[in-house]
Amino acid sequence: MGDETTDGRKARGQRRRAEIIEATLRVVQRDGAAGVTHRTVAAEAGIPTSLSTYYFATLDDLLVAALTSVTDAYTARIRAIIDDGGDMLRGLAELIAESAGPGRDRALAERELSTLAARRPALRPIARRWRAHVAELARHCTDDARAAAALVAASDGLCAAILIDDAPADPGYVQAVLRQVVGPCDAV
Amino acid sequence: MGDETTDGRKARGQRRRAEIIEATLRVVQRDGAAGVTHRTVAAEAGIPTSLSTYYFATLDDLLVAALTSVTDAYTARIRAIIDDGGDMLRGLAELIAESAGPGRDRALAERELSTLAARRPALRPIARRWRAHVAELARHCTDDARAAAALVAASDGLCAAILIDDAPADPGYVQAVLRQVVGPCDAV
DNA sequence: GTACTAGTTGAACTATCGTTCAAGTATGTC
DNA sequence: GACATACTTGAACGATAGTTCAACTAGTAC
Repeated sequence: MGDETTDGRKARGQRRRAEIIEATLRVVQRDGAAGVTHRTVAAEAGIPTSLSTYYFATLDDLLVAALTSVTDAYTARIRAIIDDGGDMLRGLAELIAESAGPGRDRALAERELSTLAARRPALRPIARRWRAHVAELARHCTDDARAAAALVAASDGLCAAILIDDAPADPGYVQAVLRQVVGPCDAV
Repeated sequence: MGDETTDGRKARGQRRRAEIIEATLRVVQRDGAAGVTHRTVAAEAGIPTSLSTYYFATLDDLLVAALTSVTDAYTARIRAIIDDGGDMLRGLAELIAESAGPGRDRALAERELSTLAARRPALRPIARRWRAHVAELARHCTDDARAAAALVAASDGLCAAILIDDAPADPGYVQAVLRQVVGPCDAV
């Protein structure tokens, strides 16, 4: 029991569950969190509406699962940057700059869902995760707690600027701003 | 014609319009942007549903007006800080820290609506306004363009952190982080 | 007064929503 | 085989949504 499942039915169920979550994210990316309904998600996944409610009894359950999926993928990227051992600010800058291109939909989905989190306490711990990971990355760049907090805040703000402001998304520029935030003459 | 209106009917109409916008903001603060419907807004304002559609033909019109109202009030605060001539980082920090207390609902409403802006081009210029004002404030604090960009990003990120992370909202702490962002030994 | 405009009302239309449910099919257990 | 479990389906329920509309009132111009 637990993770190892030999039951073909449950395995199929988990696959379906994942399919529905992916369909939900596509809907969020296309129409925003407001466009998520049992019906739109089911249509996107090519299944009957009632099957969506079978796996996620309420819309909140569905949104929580979708947000969790997005943030998990994102935090994995950050963890890879930390474990890679290279220039972390460079890696973070490249990740942020992605929000202007291929990663825009994902970044937008995360923002929509994390905005939802401000109002629904159940979502908050999940929305907090990527901040915790950026904070951990920051701790590898500086010993100053204020500088670390500044890096987390600036990363969030830069991403928002790219999404809303159509700000320049040159990784080099982003990295320069991040370096400015951490401090001019510290480590790294 | 123009601004001066002697027509009592039009004057009443403008008052109604303002009432509806205020009711909309109360709904956004209470239930989020997703809770804004012609019916909820009308109920909040104590008027029939059809009167809401009389002034705002579509829901988008209503949301645009509400977002404009919020950002106008916020940018006025920032402009007051600039014109006051005091310690601008202090003023900005106090404004940001308000998001943890009395200004939470307003900050939340602005975030909801600016998130909407990422998807609806019509809202973008409005959402950009407060960034432009913070950028102007930043230009009074530093000559470095990167430092100014960093200040804008960090301000946004700190506000988000307060809303979602339940981060400490001590004005002194916020100010310290902002100073870290602008640079250790620059002007002011 | 009459004619005109701006604002106001309540009812109605159609569409979609979240959710429920009884019935059906595959898969696993014995 | 029989039986239980997990998944799947289509139809339906009541509630609420955006929007429209004809009728009505209040203020303006003549």
